[in-house]
Amino acid sequence: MSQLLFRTLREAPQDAEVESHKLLARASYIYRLSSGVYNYLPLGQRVLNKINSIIRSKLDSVGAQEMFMSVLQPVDIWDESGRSADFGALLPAFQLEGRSGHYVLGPTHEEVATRIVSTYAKSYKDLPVTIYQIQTKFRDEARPRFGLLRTKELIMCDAYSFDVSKEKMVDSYEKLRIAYDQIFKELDLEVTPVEAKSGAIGGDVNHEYMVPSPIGEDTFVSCFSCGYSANTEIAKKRNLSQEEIDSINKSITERFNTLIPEEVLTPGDGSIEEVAGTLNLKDSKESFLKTYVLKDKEDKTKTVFIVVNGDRQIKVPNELEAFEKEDFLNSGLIKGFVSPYNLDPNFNVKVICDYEILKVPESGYVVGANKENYHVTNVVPFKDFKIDEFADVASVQSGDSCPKCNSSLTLIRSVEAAHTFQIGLKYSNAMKNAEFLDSDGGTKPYYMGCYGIGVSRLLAVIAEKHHDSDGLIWPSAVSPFDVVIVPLLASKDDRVKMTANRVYEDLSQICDVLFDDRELSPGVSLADADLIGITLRVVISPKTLISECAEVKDRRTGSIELVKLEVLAQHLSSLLVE
RNA sequence: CGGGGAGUAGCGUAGUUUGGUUAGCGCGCCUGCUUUGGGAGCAGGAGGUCGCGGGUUCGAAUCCCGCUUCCCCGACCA
Repeated sequence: MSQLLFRTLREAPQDAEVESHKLLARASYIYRLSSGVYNYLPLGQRVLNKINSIIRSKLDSVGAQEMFMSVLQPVDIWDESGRSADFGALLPAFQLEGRSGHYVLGPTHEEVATRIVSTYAKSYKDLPVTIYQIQTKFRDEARPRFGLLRTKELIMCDAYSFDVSKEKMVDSYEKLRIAYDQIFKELDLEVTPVEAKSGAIGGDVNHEYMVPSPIGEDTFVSCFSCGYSANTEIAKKRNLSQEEIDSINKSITERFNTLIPEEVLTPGDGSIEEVAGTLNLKDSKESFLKTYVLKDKEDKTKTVFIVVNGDRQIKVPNELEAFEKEDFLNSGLIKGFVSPYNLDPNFNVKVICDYEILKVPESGYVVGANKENYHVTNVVPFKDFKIDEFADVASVQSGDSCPKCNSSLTLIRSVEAAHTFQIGLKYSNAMKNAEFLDSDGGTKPYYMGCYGIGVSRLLAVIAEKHHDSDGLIWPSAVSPFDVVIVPLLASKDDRVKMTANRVYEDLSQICDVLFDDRELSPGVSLADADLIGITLRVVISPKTLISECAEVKDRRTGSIELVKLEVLAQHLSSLLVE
């Protein structure tokens, strides 16, 4: 330990905000070189190695083959797959000085993997094949966050499966799912696979592996009764049938027939925040209706309003895109004050409303007046404006109804630890030669799957889940060492010194041992051991030697017991397999 | 990219409003002695272009201008 490159800090560096970051920095696991760029010190590297070996053994066990792809990638292959545009600024291409080619630092490796497999697996007899690697990825994140949680450089394990058909692709996906479950189980992390957005990777079916945590950047909905779970970005709510809508229509029209809409002065930019402030309704944003103005991507003259409650986000349907400044000018709509109320009847627009707006508040809704600096209160759907269509266009909130079983949904904040995709043909169709000869002699494209685990992020997630006020508490599977030996008063007591040395030699035969040979005062040694968080701590001191014992502390439970030296090794082994 | 905050020794900080000795303190580090089961005591010591550049001034950590880095909120985020 006197030779280990580390130094514990009593105080966390000022730039560390979340607990995992503070502890990993205080205990010398990681070193920040610049924003979003971390270096792994010897202790951190040991944990990474443990995580990696778990991942390797589980992926190998389902037949995946490890390889190592290049960080440097020619931008051509990104043009070939058509993803240069999808990634945009996250993928900054550059030129090497004095050379002509353009390169990127790989943020992910679908293109490279496809290129390689399409070179070597040309026959259906070569399939299925799944390759993976553990490697550093580069992404120019606009805002790195929370220590290791969101970084510009990250270590990732990415796997790619290639199959002859959609069915086989699903089989491969299943296999990897099983491997993933085992990996997270061994890492002592409770993950929930949730339906998610496939984003720039592509494909249809995909799952994020979520670890619930208050520092998470994602939120997913979960139904405790049927198990439905999905990222809020794509989570569905229960849709109402036409009969239900009709009956609600009837009842609200009756219920609110005396309510008269009233124009109110709301100067400003028309944002919900501001208008709610003016009308003193800050705590009831749900009594506003927000109208988003969109146009059809194909036919840009088609205008669509999407209306949702003021406290919800909109889910933009794929075929639509937002109005821009000049669209507002051309249409005569006033940004910030648009609504379906009091529209020019000749104005051609399709009004799509979210189902949730049918839960009309007592005094109706506040909506834009289609007039600068004015809103309208007491507005009731159906009665006061026409609706062309209902759809699930608003974000989900806690308490909404489950789309599968109708019970109540719960929102859970979480960290995305892994993401798997059934990509299908996206890359094999786009890229040259990404095909094989089938048994019938025909040429077919590969059905692909893609699977990523954020390894460096896991370091933070595990630390976040496993710590107490004294420091880190590593699950034994990833602890940088299995055991730390802390001799107390060794400088004064030769017997302690000799015994500790002997115990160190003995234990080294059966597990990874860290030996605190620093001869510091007892408080420091003990506090450091707790902070670093090695699963088991063995203290040898004059006191314990009186009874020929060592003191064993299990950092996970906090339990402390005296164990006879002659059975120490055996005792520790049994604790480690737990 | 928009908004907010911050850069003083390895880490944490005082001093900046109101310019004025040699920039102070705690932790850590080095030497020596004493101590020793939960971050020891005494004595001595090393370590700073006060983020960078310019300006104002007899004099700048402190005032002014520009730049830069880092953190937080948001936008974005395979």
